Amino acid sequence: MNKTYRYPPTESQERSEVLASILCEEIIKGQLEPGEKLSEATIGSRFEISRGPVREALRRLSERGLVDFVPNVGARVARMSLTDMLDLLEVRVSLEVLAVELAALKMTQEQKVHLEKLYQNHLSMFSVKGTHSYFQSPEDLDFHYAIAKGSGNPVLVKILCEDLYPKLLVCRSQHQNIKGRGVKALKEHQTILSAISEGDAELASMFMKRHLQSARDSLKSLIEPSN
Amino acid sequence: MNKTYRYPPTESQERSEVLASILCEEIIKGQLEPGEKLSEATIGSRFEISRGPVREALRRLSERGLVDFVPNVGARVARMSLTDMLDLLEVRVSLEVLAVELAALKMTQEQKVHLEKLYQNHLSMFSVKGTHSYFQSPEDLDFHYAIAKGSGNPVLVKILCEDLYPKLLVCRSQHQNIKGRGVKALKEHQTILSAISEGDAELASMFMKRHLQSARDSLKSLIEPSN
DNA sequence: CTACAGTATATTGTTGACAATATGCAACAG
DNA sequence: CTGTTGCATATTGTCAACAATATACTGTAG
Repeated sequence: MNKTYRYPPTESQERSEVLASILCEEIIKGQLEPGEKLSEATIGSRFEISRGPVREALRRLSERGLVDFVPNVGARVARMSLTDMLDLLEVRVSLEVLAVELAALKMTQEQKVHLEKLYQNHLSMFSVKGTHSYFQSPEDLDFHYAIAKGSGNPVLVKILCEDLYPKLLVCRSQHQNIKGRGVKALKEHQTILSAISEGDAELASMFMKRHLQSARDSLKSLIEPSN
Repeated sequence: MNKTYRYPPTESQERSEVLASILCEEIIKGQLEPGEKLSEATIGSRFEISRGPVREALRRLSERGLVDFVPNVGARVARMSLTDMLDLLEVRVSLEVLAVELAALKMTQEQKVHLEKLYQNHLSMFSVKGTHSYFQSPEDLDFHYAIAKGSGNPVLVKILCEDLYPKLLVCRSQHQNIKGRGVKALKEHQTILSAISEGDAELASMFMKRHLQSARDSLKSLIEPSN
């Protein structure tokens, strides 16, 4: 039988992959304007690269919903409305409730320690930088990211981490007027954390549901002020 | 101001798009073997098309999880294990429970009528073709498809219809030994349907959860026979 | 002045050739 | 006979030119 050997695990890093993640970051950071045209030629010359890989990168971002793509017309940075954000959060609640249930049951000790460390970091960051600076920043998601991975369900991880979270970050950067909920959210993280570490799936899911639902509700009340 | 006119709404159908859906169908139908190599050149010559569009199609399928892609090596038809299927179904339960809740609240009269018709069709098909032939076929998903769309949440629709369902169909075609649950499942559809038409979100979600969870459980007991 | 038509320009879609990488085969050392 | 080494082959990654489509502009009719 023919053994095929592959010394470095093929860390291939093709150009289109690299480019896609660069563009993704720029979109999330808001360095690329919401409706901005993403011309293949322009991007290509900017990165001194041919149009082929650029095309692939754009198509990939399109599949992930970070870019609006129209055939024969081209790609533009996706424009996210507050309604889009609400829809996103609605799905997120369901999935993260599932994630935290599974995490409470299946997380390894290592993972739990990691989560605890994350929380401690956030706590200290918070006390240093003040109320609002942290919870509108991408780092807030680290906590939820760790829980998603702790679920041990690859399908769930993929949807949350590769699909929903990036889009959510784009939403946040496009609507910076929306403030995080500061101390309250951090305390909620604490309750979730302790429920997980005690392996109480039911309680953890309940806390998570409240945590995310209240975030969504506050956004909703902002969009429909009175009723 | 410059009016730009676009008579046919740009039904562009680029080759890569067409090819992707053809390959998708062939994978779902099992005409392409699970681990089979998908060579760009081979596919290209088969459809009398250049490698460029073929690449794009394969990348798209890779993003959707129907194809395993390794840089510098190429694409193969995704090989789905029963564990993959369990993970898939676990996420599906959460999302469809959400979908049916929303559907019960927000479906239009038209949509409800459509769903009713679907159910009637399934009923008659069922009485003609016998117990098992229907519920392992793709048509079973039509019912769930309609509910997903009835949720009115585009994010949810995309994940269910473009991500989860195709993969689920691939799983089914790769494990044809797994039988549907026949009459029982059809009756469950009926209970869900009536809960929706009465706008009872709570009841609908409960029935949906039982419906899908029992499907998953029967698969699970098949994978771990005794405990 | 406005609305439309036709043309010019720019951008995307596709192709075939070339470069880089991985796979398969054969010869060789132990 | 086993395992390794090097070369030949095949496949993927990238590029630059060409074709098809959409956008922008200009001129003309009303």
